[in-house]
Amino acid sequence: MPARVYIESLADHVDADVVVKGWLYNKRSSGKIAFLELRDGTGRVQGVVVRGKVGDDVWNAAEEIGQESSVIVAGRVKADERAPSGVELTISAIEVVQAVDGYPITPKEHGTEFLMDRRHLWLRSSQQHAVLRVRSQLEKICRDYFYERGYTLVDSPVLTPLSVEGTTTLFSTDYFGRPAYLTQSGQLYQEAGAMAFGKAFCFGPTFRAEKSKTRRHLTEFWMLEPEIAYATIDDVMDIAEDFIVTVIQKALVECDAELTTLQRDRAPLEQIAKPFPRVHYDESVELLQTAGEDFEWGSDFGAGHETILSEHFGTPVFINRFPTKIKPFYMEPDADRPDLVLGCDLIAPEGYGELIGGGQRIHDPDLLERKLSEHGLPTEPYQWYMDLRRYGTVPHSGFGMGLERLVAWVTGRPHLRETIPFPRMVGRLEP
RNA sequence: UCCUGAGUAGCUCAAUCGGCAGAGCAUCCGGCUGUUAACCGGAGGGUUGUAGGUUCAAGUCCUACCUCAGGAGCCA
Repeated sequence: MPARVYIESLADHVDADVVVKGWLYNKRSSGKIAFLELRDGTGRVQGVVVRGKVGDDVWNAAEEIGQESSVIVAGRVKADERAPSGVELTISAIEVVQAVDGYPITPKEHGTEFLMDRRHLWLRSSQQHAVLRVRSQLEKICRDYFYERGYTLVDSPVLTPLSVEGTTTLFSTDYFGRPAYLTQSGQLYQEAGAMAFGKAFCFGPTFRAEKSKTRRHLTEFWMLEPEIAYATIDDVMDIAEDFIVTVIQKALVECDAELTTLQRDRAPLEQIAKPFPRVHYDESVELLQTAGEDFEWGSDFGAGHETILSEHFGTPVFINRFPTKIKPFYMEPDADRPDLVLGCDLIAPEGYGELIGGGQRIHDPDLLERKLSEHGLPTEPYQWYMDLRRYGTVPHSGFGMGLERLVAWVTGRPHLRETIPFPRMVGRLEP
């Protein structure tokens, strides 16, 4: 019995007899020759079955199995210039693990709802497979970036008794008779992490019960949130900038095959370089008004405004120092401008929207207490958070990055729903 | 929550002014030794989203509802 080889490594086994374990991706056949396109999760290879050179049982098996039948095939690896991967497999034996008839996702086109209802099968299709491989690589690259720089991973809880940004967009649940919420952000807990470890980060799912029906929103999405003690808003923009440049450069190398499958134009990604423009909120308002937008000082940006700003610069761009009233309670006021806070957003190019939101947090206990009451928040559930200011408070800053928006940008996908294995959206909880 | 659009064969879509509901793919049968979403011939496959209404006649027009998609708001 020859050794089992993964399809991605077949090129290292030319002229050897091997076994491939996988599934039938597609099939083409004529009277005396059949082409079985096989996949095993690591790649695809064309298997060739020639009538008369194999037993009738092998030929009949090749003729009868349908798309996504599970098969174990034995054969010899042949170099062939006609094959996209450079090799194909001359099949000598086929063990049908399960013969499948009527696989729903055919090689022709399908609608969004049909495919999303069958997301558990759609993952096998080459484009979806490539997007999720990129997601997997990006998660590793992101984690490695912070591990390599001395950060400690401090997992934030998913179930919490308090809200970070208002209760209207929280999913609530019952916790042994008490109300509890699915977290909107791990940030508050990361501030505890920063005080304990100096540099901390978390990377996990977060939830927003927003009824957003757009291509840029999910109700469950993954967020990467570093938090750094003694860092200012300018430090955090330095870190976010270096992080994004490093991630994109690594992704271009490590996701090369996937980006080819996805036909992603690499040029806009290859151009990403330091420094990113840092635009004061006041300046961004002027830019929008010059562009003819009806935009008043003090408003928050809509999707259209972000697109105008990102197209104006053609690179990732930081907008910093926002009006106090449009930002959460924990943001540090600008010492020079009491109507502003030290927050910053990074807007991605190519219309992918806000990729990062961050800034400097309030470290003064009295100020924080005052802000809590100004926002109408109860102080009791925040006592542990207040403790961080009572016992050794220091200036600190951090940011949050939406993983799915990063994946969408890198892969060039228009919709976030394809960037996560099983998307959760308004009106979709299955599969 | 609001605005716009779409629901016809398993899937993707046609159907002119309101006048016999059709094609490609998939499935089944047959053919083909180099195919790359293979190709060629044949067959089966329909309560046109749901409920009403107008009409000699409704996929098509009217009303309500349901579902999906795109966008707005909000955000990462």
